[in-house]
Amino acid sequence: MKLAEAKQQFIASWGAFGSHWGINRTMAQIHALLLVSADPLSADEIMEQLEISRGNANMNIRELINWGLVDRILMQGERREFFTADKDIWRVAKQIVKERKKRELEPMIKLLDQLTDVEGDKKDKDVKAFTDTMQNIKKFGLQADKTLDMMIKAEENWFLTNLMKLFK
Amino acid sequence: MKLAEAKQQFIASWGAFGSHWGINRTMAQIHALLLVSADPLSADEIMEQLEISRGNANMNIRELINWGLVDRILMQGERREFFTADKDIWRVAKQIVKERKKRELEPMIKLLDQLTDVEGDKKDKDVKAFTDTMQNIKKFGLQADKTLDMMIKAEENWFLTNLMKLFK
DNA sequence: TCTTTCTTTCAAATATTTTTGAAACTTCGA
DNA sequence: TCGAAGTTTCAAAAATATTTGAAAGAAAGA
Repeated sequence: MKLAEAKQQFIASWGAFGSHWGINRTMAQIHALLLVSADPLSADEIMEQLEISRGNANMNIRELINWGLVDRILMQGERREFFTADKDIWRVAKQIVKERKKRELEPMIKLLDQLTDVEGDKKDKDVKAFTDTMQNIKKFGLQADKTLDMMIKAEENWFLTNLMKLFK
Repeated sequence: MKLAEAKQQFIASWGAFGSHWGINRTMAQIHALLLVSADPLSADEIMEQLEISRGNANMNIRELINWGLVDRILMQGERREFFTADKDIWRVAKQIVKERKKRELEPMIKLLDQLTDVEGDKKDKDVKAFTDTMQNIKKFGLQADKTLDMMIKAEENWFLTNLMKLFK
């Protein structure tokens, strides 16, 4: 397979993949493009390669920077900004976990806290079904939260090597 | 807080939460409703409580059944079908991981396999950037695949207890 | 077989999300 | 301060995804 074709296919697939994960297609495609580019790219190069508008490129690049997945690079002698993505997938995964934990898991746990005690007879089966489920989810959420924290802190090899040993 | 109000809030939040995870809002809301209902519900009860159409209810219930998150129940003396959700969140999480692994991670790994060798000079920096990234992602994907397999097989306490010990 | 009750389907309508592109804004050197 | 080069914004348009509801289909009892 030719390089250009392989790149195209990777970008398209990464885009589709991302869209199942709450990340929009263009954002995932820009990320994919930067992942497979040897050098940093300018906004114009990104626009051209993905055939997207300036506004769209700008918006999604900014969002990728917010997520900590892309960095702005200033090249000497260049007025324009260039962009680059961290190529280390383990760091990328940790970064995504960190952000989603903050944006989704933590608010959910906070909500469950508020919902765990409802008025009414604790023996009523409807009250019981509700509070049981809330406690169950909260317990699970707290465990997940801790586990992810540790994953974020862990070093790549140390984490994986030990996890593998544990499960062999 | 009153039970009805708490239920409403949980359903709304679970729906919003789900939509960040590639699950549509209604599907997540039906799941939430079944999670907090003491008894199985009929399609009509679901339609009424969530104020959605018959077609919408039917489609999303079917999808939840496909995902293995909801079961069809036949009640004696009742012509209609009833539906119930597994209340054990650990099992729910395992089920979701299992499905998404099959639907998303495995096809991605298969694709990366095809993309790892491209024609051209291995020393060319563009070729190198591409193949390095592909190998990196594939390696990560395979490790994630194994880890998730083990999680799926693991028993709740055993898994978490050991993971906690490992990280202390 | 016929009727009733319940379930499924799917084309059209609605709602939501994403994208465009032109105008406003910013930065920087002359 | 001005103008050129680049960046950001955002309302309107386009693309996608979801929902509706009516019609068709299935199952079961009379």
